[in-house]
Amino acid sequence: MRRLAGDLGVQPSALYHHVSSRQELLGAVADEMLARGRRSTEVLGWQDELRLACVELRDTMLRHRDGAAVLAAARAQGVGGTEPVSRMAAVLAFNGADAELARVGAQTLFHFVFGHVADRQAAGVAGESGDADFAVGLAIVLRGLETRLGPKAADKS
Amino acid sequence: MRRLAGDLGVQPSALYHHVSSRQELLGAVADEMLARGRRSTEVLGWQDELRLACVELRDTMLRHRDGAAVLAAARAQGVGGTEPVSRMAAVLAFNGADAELARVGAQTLFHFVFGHVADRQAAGVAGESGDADFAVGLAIVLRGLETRLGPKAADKS
DNA sequence: GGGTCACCTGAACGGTGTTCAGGTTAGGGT
DNA sequence: ACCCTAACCTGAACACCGTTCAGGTGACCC
Repeated sequence: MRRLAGDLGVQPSALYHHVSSRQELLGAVADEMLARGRRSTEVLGWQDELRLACVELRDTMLRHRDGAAVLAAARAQGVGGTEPVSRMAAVLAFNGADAELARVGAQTLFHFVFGHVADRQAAGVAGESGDADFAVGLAIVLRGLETRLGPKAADKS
Repeated sequence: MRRLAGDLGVQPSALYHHVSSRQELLGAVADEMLARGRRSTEVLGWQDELRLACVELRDTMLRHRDGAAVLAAARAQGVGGTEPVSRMAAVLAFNGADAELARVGAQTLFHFVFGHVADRQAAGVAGESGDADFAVGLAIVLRGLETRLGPKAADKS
């Protein structure tokens, strides 16, 4: 807060005229992060579509300091950051998952991505170390989801 | 720190004679949490064994305030909390996974569990709401792992 | 011209982790 | 018996943090 105010050439208390709390601000920041990280939504097989969404989410988190914590906190408190999960749930629902599986599946993917990036960022290492692990882990989860969607959906991929 | 010192009937600065920083303390706290949460290690099929490890880890995290954050931070900074992941990796390695799959698979499970609990605890809700989602998500990841272990291991379960 | 509203200041409050110089006390070596 | 070392602790301070609040300033509208 104090640093942001300083960068804006303003007293810290002035911020509270535009935002009611730090959390609300971070919620807006989370939405902005997601908006800037959004790429084209091509229509692919559901697996590739989910994989793309997760990679995009991971990159968005990695691009900003403490990105994972910011996004997850905003989402958990319902102050923003819900878009990627609901999008993944939509993809699942569109490909033969019932409502609950879509919800839980999307949540599971988010939890994996968040856990992965949070781990990386907490360790303080930058760079692309761990990208391969991410791909493998993601493939594992997607594979698990595959067995939950009827063989009809599996054929479509 | 101040609160802990108060509970001990001591000045906050006295703590730094036993611990070099708050982070180191939290690392020790993480190890203590894990030690207290450890249950009997029965030998089951690898899936049940991993499931048990994950449920145990989840319960340990849930049992303490900010348990997920404490454990993950300690682990990420190499100051404790490594035991569950290495145990899961060992289970995987013992059941036909090569070294890398064991490592990444265990990490993936941890990231899922951590993401799940962190999400729950950040939302501030207590109770057992979300246990079903956890079970489903965990089953998805385990299913994904199953396809990566040769059919030989799949038969053993 | 007066009133309202958006915007900002400046000071303060209560909180945090951490440092540091100095004091006390117990135990071991000579 | 003496000193010395080491463990342990105090008390004060430092530099930060998010947040509140009374008050000031300017523009815009009736």
